[in-house]
Amino acid sequence: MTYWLFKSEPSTWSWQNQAEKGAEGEEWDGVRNYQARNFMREMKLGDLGFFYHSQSEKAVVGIVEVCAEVHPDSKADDPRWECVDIRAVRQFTQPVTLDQIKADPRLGEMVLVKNSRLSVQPVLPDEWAAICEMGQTQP
DNA sequence: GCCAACGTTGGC
DNA sequence: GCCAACGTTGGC
Repeated sequence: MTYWLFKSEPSTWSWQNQAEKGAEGEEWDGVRNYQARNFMREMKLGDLGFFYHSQSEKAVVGIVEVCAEVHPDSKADDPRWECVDIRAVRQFTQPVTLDQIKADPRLGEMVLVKNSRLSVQPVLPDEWAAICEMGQTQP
């Protein structure tokens, strides 16, 4: 099992939107970056990920699960862009903010901190556990 | 709203 | 294959 982080601007696609899709989930479309796409190619059914709100909120707000492995992005004209489907699993009791993450020495090496622009990224098991704990959410 | 960081594109 | 120009993202 690998852990991931999916970043979204809440004004474009929020946790609320994601949760409304229910168990069926939704395509994580719109990624136009090779690094991010390559991570999606590595994802397996059942992998878990954090759902992060960028921009004004800047916080991890929930946990999602990969419910379809990589396939062409239906919204792209160019066949090189692919994506997975994800579904909402549970919302954090307490969102974990970027400030909190930056302040925690265990999380200083997170891609979220080191490369803030990458929209799909891997999360280490220790980082996963720490953030779940901070969010008072079961891993 | 600005700007730094980064990725992509295209001319040479 | 290099690099300048440009576009985009996201934190502040």
